[in-house]
Amino acid sequence: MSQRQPIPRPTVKRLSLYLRELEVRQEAGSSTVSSRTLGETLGITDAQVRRDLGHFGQFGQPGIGYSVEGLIPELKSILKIDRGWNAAVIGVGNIGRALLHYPRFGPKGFHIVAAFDIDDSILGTTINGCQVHAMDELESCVKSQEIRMGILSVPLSVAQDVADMMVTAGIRGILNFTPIRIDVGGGVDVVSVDFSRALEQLAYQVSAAEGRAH
Amino acid sequence: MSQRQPIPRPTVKRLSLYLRELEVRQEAGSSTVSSRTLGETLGITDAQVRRDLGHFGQFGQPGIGYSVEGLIPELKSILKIDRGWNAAVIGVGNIGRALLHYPRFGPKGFHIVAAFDIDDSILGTTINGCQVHAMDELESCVKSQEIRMGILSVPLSVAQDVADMMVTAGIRGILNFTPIRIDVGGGVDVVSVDFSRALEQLAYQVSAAEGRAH
DNA sequence: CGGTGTGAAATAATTCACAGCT
DNA sequence: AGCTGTGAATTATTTCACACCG
Repeated sequence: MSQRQPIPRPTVKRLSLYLRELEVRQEAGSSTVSSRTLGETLGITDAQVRRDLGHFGQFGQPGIGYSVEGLIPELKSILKIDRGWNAAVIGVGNIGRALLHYPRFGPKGFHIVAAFDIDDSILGTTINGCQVHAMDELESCVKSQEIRMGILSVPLSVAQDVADMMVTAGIRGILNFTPIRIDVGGGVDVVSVDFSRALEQLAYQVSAAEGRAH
Repeated sequence: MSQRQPIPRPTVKRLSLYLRELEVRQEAGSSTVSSRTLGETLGITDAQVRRDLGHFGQFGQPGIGYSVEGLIPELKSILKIDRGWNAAVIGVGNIGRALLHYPRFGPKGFHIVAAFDIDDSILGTTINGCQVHAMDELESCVKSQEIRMGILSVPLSVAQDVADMMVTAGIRGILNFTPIRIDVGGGVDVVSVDFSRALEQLAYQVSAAEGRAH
């Protein structure tokens, strides 16, 4: 059930890549896939694919490959998305609103069940079927709606304060859209998405590529 | 000027972290910072900070640390964000619109100068000072406005086709908000931001943390 | 002192390569 | 033949630890 060895961080990141590609192939009617073909579409070597999966068990058949039908639930189970996760959006600005409409959370088992903001003019309204609450309802909503994840999309200036409230309210994981490192106590996890950093990486890569091409 | 050795990918990712933190400290009035204090706020060891910077030159003063004033332009130069970059948003849906309003691109030197979509009802309108063009104007706009980066925020089903158009139009880097791997020829770079993958990472981490806590 | 820069050592992650299964 | 699973080798990245500087 549980893995014997520590799992390399990069492996976990690739697992969701594999899952998505498997779902595409299932849609397309494939019943099996080899580490080679799976890796090829993803830009990953076959050995890497086998090693990644090998950390969690033996899912393949020599001579055949992996069963698409069979591997999908295994990966969902490994990533712990074989059951649903309730989430809340905290901060209903441009990004928060876009995330409330994002169509790919639901099919993955992520359900945004509540939104929070301090702006009186939107309190009580409903966005894409999701009610906007005042911040002081956070803790009670987290409890009553079994919210375990919070999506932090507030202005930078209040990010840490709001994160503290989320931790106090009992949220277990924070998806941070703010460009600062959020400080949380042990037992709470943070994953960050930073648009400016992504563009900075791109600027570096583009310049490097141009340099390489004389 | 240019580095002697290949730069580790993780190093480049941390560089933008350092830059942001330095800007915070500059704002706060610090004139110098040590690798230890810089790393501490970022969750990075002091040796790592020194090694990362050491790839590009010698910027510190023994006994003192690094000059905040001095290191900021060095990092901007390394990341190639010491001059501006013009970018376009392709796909003005919920995410595209949020990015058009994102306030942190401008101060970093990223200027969104045009938007593109196929929806007649928004063509010709202006969003946050940025005009929405038809797709067939992409190539001419890229040339006339010197657009080097494209932000891809279209529906999944047309992502690869639109990416092809971007490459043809002469765009050099793509920031991909689509959940698939975009195939581009050599000379064009892609950096991806995938919200569902980020939530999947978070689900895994939260579950692992809960497991660890019995 | 306090702090950098950097060889050398340690650790982490990837790739090789092949035995063994279908 | 085609393909997995995995030790062993390789390569990449991080950390140690210390000479040297202000």
